[in-house]
Amino acid sequence: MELQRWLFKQEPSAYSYSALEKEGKTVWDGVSNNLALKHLRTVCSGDTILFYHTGKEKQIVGIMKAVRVTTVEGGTTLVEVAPVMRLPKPVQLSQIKSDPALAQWELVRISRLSVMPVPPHVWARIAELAGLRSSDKAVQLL
DNA sequence: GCCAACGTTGGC
DNA sequence: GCCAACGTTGGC
Repeated sequence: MELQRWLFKQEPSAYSYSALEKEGKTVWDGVSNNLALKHLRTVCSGDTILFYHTGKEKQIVGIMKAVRVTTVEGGTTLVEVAPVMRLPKPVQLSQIKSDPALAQWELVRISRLSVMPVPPHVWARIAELAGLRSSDKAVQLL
């Protein structure tokens, strides 16, 4: 299956990108919303994931990768993620909201959704705003 | 601290 | 099955 891109939200005081860097990897749990769970179950090993900090920060801070996806008894999907890189320039929610190319994205439309897909045109724009270079490993997935 | 936009619960 | 009351999330 073709690799996809996602955005996961987390309150950094609960679990931040720094915490993930320290730990090296983690299982992304605590998702209870139905639509978010539906998205989470669609994540495949190897997919690219943007890490968004909610609360005071309201910005995308880094890129992760799904390193292992397992389905346990009862149908629960466990998505294990590892850090790839911090964004050279974090992308603020305010930037995203004011960008016509991004205004229809779930991040803007459905503020409570914590797991959402990142369509290719959104990824391209975010990569641009984040100052990612085409030589960056994460961008080569384009 | 408030509130909008949801989701959940339980009585009917 | 409907809906009022309540809880939660996350931006403002």
